[in-house]
Amino acid sequence: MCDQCDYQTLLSEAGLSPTSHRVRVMEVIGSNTEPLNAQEIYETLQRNHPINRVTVYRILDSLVENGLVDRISGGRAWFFGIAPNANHQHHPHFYCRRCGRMNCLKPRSISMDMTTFERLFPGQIDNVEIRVDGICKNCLRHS
Amino acid sequence: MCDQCDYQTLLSEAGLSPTSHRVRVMEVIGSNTEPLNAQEIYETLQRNHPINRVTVYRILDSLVENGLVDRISGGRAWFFGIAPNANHQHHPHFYCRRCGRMNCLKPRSISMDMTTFERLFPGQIDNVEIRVDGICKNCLRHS
DNA sequence: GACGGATGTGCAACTTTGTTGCATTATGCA
DNA sequence: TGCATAATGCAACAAAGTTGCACATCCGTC
Repeated sequence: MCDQCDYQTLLSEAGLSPTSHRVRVMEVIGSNTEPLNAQEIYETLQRNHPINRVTVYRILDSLVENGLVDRISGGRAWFFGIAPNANHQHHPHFYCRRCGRMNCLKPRSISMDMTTFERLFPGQIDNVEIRVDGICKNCLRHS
Repeated sequence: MCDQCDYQTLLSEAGLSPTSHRVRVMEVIGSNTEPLNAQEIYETLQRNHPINRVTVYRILDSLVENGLVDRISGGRAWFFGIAPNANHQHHPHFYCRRCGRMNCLKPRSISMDMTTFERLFPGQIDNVEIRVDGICKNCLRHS
């Protein structure tokens, strides 16, 4: 997904020391065109460099906490994708309830106006998630 | 939330026999102003009429499957609310990551245009969920 | 009313997903 | 070097949901 992102720098700028585990987690997430869940990230890392499952969860937590990674809901598990930054615009997602895969939609595919809401809402707004649920074209074909 | 809905009729129309358990689950969900998670629904029912936890999950599944109830993501557990029907418009939700409560927002509080997307998207669209995450005004005050 | 299949419910055991506590290792810095 | 802090590993735990199977209840037919 991203050749322009320098994960070491991104980590440092966010105040996280760029350990090899953290950089690799960022790379796995960043080199995928679609968000992955914790299990997929863990297994991908595991193939080349042993890492503990708990460490993956903890790294993901800190990446989300520090705004480097987005935690996206879908199915029973969270998905993780690179958070909006200079190279990545915020965008909606499509979740296929058949194959359980999460797809990124184009940043402006669904237009939305939040200005009034933001002006009137009394709480603190951290994030807005638009998720389309349904059946992807692949699964449609095979049914 | 709903005094106009006749749950027995709704169930029958959806092809589900209106057993007392099913009606009660609908009542609990329908009489709340905010979506509840499975645990809350279970505990509420349990107070007056013994019911098994698994039965609650199975009833919720069939209600969602048959379009009577909406399954809304937030935190680690699903939330359940009355699905859009004659008396209930589809609406976005706000999830407070501090207290873990899900709030319903007004149906038109966030305006959105999906027409182009719907025309061009190759998969099947079942539902669109807009969820705002953040900290609710109550939790803001106590922090 | 008796039978038999289909549907609904209960119970125990299990799975998946994520978390906690604590020990061990690595890192940065005086 | 030595020490404090941060990062990682490991085992055990917890929450949320699922499965398999037994039992119960309903509904139509005889």
